[in-house]
Amino acid sequence: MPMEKTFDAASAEPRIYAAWETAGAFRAGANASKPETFTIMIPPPNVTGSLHVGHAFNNTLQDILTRWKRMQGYDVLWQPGTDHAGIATQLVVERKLAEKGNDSRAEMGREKFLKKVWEWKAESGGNIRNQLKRLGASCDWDREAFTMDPNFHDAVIKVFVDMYDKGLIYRGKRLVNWDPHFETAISDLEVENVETPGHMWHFKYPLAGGATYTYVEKDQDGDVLFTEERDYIAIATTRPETMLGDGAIAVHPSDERYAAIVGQLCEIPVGPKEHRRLIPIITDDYPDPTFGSGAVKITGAHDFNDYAVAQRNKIPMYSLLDTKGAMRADGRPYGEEAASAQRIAQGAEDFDEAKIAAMNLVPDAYRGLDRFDARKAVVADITAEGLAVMVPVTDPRLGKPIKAPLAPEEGGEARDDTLVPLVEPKPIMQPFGDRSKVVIEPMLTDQWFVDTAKIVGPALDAVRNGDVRIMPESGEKVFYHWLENIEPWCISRRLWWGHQLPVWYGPAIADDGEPDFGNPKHFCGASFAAVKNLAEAYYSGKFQIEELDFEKAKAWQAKFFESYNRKAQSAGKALVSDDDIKASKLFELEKIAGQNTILRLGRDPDVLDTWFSSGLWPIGTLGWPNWDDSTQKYFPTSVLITGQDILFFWVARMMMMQQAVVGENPFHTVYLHQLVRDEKGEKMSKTRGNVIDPLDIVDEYGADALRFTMAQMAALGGVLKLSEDRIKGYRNFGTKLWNAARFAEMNGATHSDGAIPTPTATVNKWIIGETAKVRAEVDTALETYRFNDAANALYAFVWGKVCDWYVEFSKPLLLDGTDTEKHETQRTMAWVIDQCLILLHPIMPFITEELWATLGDHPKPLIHTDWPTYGDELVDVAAMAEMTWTISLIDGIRSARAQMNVPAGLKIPVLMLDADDSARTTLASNEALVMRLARLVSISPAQTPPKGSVTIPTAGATFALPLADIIDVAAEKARLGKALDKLGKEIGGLNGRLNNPKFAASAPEDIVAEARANLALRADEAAQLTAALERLAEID
RNA sequence: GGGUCGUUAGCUCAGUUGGUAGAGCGUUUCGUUUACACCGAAAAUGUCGGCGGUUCGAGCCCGUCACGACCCACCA
Repeated sequence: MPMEKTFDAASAEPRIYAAWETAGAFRAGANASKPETFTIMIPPPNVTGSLHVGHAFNNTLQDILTRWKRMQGYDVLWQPGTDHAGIATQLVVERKLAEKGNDSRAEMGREKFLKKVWEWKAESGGNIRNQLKRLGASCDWDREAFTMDPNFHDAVIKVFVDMYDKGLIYRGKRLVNWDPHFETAISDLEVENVETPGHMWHFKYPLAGGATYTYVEKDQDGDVLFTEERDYIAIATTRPETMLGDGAIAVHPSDERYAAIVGQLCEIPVGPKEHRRLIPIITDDYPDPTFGSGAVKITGAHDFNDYAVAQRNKIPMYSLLDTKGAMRADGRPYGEEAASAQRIAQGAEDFDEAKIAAMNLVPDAYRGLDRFDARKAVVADITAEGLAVMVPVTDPRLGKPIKAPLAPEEGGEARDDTLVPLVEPKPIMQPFGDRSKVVIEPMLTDQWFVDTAKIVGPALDAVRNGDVRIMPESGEKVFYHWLENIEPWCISRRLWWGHQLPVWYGPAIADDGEPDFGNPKHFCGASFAAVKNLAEAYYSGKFQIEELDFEKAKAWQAKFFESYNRKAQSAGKALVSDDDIKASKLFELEKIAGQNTILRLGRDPDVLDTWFSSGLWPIGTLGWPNWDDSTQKYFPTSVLITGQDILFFWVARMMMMQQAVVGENPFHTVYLHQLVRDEKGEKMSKTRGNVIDPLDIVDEYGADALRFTMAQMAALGGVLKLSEDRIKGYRNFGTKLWNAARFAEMNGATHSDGAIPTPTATVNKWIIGETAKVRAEVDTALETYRFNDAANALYAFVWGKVCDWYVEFSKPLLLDGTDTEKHETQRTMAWVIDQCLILLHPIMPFITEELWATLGDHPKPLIHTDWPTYGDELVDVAAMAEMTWTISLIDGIRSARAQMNVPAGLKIPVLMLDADDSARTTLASNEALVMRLARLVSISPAQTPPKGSVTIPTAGATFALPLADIIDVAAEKARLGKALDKLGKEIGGLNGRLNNPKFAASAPEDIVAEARANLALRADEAAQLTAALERLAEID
């Protein structure tokens, strides 16, 4: 049965993939013939996600390398798996619960909610795997990993504990983006900044003790605008309600206006007068003297910039809001709190961060107010007290005047200098929760951190000294820039889905092993040595700390608190009661409390940042810390292929973490690619509606077409614009290959035994040499991650060499040749087509595997066929030169025919003039090819061409088409003239260079020789054309 | 504002140590010659963003300007 005219990807691809899987073709070590390993870790997609073009691109590149190395006989592992993706997955499940009208997460409780998430994971977790299979990804699915697999979890916990023990992880306060609607911290990525109309108020902070200074305002030229005595410093703010938490006023050190009062105290003009706090005026580089009044209130707990200033200058940070975004209502009465704060600020009381954080400096009148209501109240109160900055109603900063002056006829005083409070209308970039749509609040909370400064060194060194190479190189600069300025890494997330922190809170344990509630502290899992002395049995094992034995715990806590309460009583301290337990919100052991027992010990409810666990992806998937030779041999991995966007999130952290844990770099090369865009270069997004679903492409054009397109676009550093026309073009390329194979099959050119043929015919020698050249090109390209070079080289070879020329050249030999010619051509063609399949397989695995099976009884499937190593030894220089000449002759005749409008169907004679020996013998051995492809009836030698012929110059001979009846002499003259012009320019340039003595003196010899040779060729050609022109002139 | 990258044919992009510019698509003309119309043959198109410098020679190196993209920080 003859082959179909096209490859039916839709039906063949699933069949072929299934056959590979059944044969275990993707397993680690499959087809390995040498001990060297080659490992790629898949960047784990979100477990509940689905495949988008970025994945398709990323995984195509990985699969190309994987298949290539596997064919080369390396011990290959492509490790697949998925990431639990804390935030994304939790949000998806919450949304689904809401849609179905289920209880909310809070109503459901942690345990039940997590069960739901696991159910969702079971339901949708396989999607992306199946989608990757449609692409042809040859991952070792038997080893598929998940970042919350039990063994992976153990590894994550162990790393946390070890790093805590080494002092690399600590707990501290930090400002986070807080969503008052969901009452949770959210990541920067979940914050949308939207420009919103807002206001900026200007208020006076009176100087302490009625102090005054001379305020001088100058213009840009330094000329004095005005001078006045002031007993206050003016500040501008968009958030008046946070004034209650101010810790200082900052001015720029160079700001002369305030130089006199730096170091003095001023009063926050809000709240009951008898308890107003005094705060210092300090200098910092942050304030911009040209903006607002030049003085900035520093509210460390409620603004990210202020936070940095407060940290630098040791300014206390007072939290004013509760988790819902309302003014705090807890704590002692305002008067006591304010007094205590004042004592701390003046050094009369210890600077105790915990105490400061607990302090509630919201005046009683504002407590419980929503933040926006509180803002109105604060503004009204300050204004009423006369502490707003007043300006004439015509002040340009006011935008529209707030109060229009009454006109005289209206009975008012039409005075332009009517004073009103200065409230500038001002657009502000306001952060909103992308899901809740409420204004995000910076909140000071307890978080866990990795002290990145301590572990960043080896990662930086690895790139600096070349142990890890980042491609493209620009990635290295970005890498340095970030790592050299690295911030502590906040690794705790107020989520439930993820690796819960292995941290319990409880009383401190004194040296004598007795509890000390005076200074409660947290315990990290493995640091429980002290705790363990008190209750050996409390934890069943170092890494199974989640599995609390409640019976033993109960026994322990009874003893523990008996001891504590005894001590507390004698010290006159309060005893621990059941109420204490409930108030502490330490839920882990509340069930025990419910049994009327007490244990003041609870687990931190937060989970680890997803990147903390995915940062351990390389060792975690390979079974660390319990890995053995069968897995450890794949570490360090070979190359990481990932998107540029997660260089910091993931790549850098993997490097730091692997170094911190096992002291090695996780890979030696990082290949960063761009995001895939649509054909206009815009980011694909659902709202834009320009999303291309890779599976739709696979359905329509086949996976191979998509893969080839991806490879072809994968130039280092470029932007990737995906267009359907392009994909279609490469689908056509597959069809072209298919039909070349079909031709071979129809002509008995199949069943190559793999041995390199040793033919006698020039065309056959030539194509073998071309094959050897492209093999080398492909290898070089893949070795240097130039996927586009590999794809383009193969495209040019298969279409431009094999199909356009070799198949055509083979026809006379196959159809009219001698038996010997026919057989050697069949053998050669069978071999060449096989080589095409082998070399194309990494990029187009399906169609090549299908053809491989169609064209012979190969001992192994293509996926496991040996990658060739032949090279220049197969290049026959003489055959190359001969075919190059022949092709240029055919091109010349075809071109002349077309330009002279010779009908394509008309076969014409050709005359050969002035031929040298080389041209004559070359023509003789390829005459049949030329006649067929140039559509000639004859090629005969001649002394002089007949009048009115078309001239074709070649090296070593001039050819002429005697077409006196057909050709247009003027057109031929024009054609020759144009060619001569072009040659003239080239010759001029070459002469210019060669005649320049400095060129000969400084250019390398081969360049000079090449220029000389070129000049000779061009001159010869020009001479032929000139002669032809002269002959044409005779006609007139 | 800080950083990174880009500007090459109508479009999308290659162009690896400086040696005198290419591909695909599109366009135009011709064509069904027994692998393929998802095809074949032929053709046209570039002061390589501007200016200056280094060099015998610059798309490539240096400086500068313009425009654009992206990342980070965003103005109390």
